[in-house]
Amino acid sequence: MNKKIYVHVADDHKVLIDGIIAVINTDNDIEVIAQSLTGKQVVDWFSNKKNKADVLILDINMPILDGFEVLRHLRRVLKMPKTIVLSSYDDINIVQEMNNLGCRGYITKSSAATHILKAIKTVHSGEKYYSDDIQKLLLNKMTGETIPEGDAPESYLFETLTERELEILRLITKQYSTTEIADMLYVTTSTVETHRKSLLKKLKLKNAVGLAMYAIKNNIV
Amino acid sequence: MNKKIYVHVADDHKVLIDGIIAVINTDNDIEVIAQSLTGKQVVDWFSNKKNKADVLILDINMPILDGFEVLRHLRRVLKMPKTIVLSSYDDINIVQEMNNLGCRGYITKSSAATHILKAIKTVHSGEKYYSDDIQKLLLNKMTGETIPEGDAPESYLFETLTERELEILRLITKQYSTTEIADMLYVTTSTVETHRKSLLKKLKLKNAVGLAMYAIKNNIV
DNA sequence: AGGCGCCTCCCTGTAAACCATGAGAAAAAA
DNA sequence: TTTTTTCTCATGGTTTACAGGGAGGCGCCT
Repeated sequence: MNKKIYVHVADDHKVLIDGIIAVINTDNDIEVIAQSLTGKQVVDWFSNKKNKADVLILDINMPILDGFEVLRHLRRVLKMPKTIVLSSYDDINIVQEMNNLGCRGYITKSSAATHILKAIKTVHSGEKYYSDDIQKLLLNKMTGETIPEGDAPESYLFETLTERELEILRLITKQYSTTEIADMLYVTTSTVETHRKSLLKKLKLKNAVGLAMYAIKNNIV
Repeated sequence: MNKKIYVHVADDHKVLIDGIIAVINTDNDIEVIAQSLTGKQVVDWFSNKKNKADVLILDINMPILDGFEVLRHLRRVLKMPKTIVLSSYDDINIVQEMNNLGCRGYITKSSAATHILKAIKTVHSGEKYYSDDIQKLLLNKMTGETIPEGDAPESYLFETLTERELEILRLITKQYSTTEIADMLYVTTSTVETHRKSLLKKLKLKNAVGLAMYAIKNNIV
């Protein structure tokens, strides 16, 4: 007798969540025990030790905290659930970034919904799962057929930014205030200010507007 | 004995389509008889006179032909199915545009999936259906109250900016402070602040960072 | 002549950004 | 294991941004 696989679904589109639940309900081995409409909800839910999920299905585009930041936080502070990223992007860089952040699977929204069931079971068993289109991307990357396209000759200063600084930079470009960012990342405003200051100093910029311009020009957002 | 309501679902995300089908399958009065991943598929399907659907559920963001163009084409050349727009935008202008193009309902992807069932039955009976958040938007439009937060800067607002506002917007993106801008333009800081305020208000942005992002995305800088 | 949009300027207040500095703890690198 | 980086937090102060009013002058249009 197998134990059920418990799943947490996070996406800012309720319609999609409901749809996924309906699909999952057709499978007796899996059960959705929680859902979130924002990244913050995800983090908060997992922060409560009473809550446990085997697998997290995570959208990238979410308000308050996006998928990247959710993973960073889960990984940093909490035990990571086995995570499947469900995204509309089929961008190799995003896939790799999410991979580095510890996700176990990646499927695009253009996949058939039944793939979700397979993905859940696969990552739950410990393996990784990537949908067909993503696998193609990975193959192309391997075989060297890389088309750099998107990435501009990034300014040299870019690399000197730490992960945390990048994270805060992204939130700044979303027009969040220091207080809001502090709340999201569960740190004090002092900390956020410190990071902001090093950003300004490192990049020799004058204010948050400069940070926003820099972020756009370097494809950070 | 009621006849079933036959539905055509169009969205570029297969996952979402599958989810909607799963939800619709819980209702015995409705059946999905076709689906499309692009706008062109929708038009092609309806072009074939053997194909008939009572209701079309239509996403706006689709490759090849988007939702707008689909409606324009269906209305011009073919008999219109009763159409429900399913979009992630909660923008009043888009709602009205779609309305003008003859759609009968509009629900956002943040609605619960069960609303789709209700929407289908409602528009099929001849009435119109709008999800709660859209109804709020319509109300606010009526009463003149501007919508708070939420929506991204839409490009059509661009033209409503005056020359002076554009000038100041450009200077803001160059990281100049209010005082500096005032000195450059030989006006007082109060004036610059006033312009800045109307920029924020007009574009529904939160702060100077938002202005910078807007400016870049709209090629003002 | 009156209405309208734009530009100008001011007030009051709160919130946030920015500046300088120091410093402990954890994580990564040597 | 030591060293260095990164992340964390704090104090205390100055400046600027943002919110929400009001208000006068000017040109344009009907």
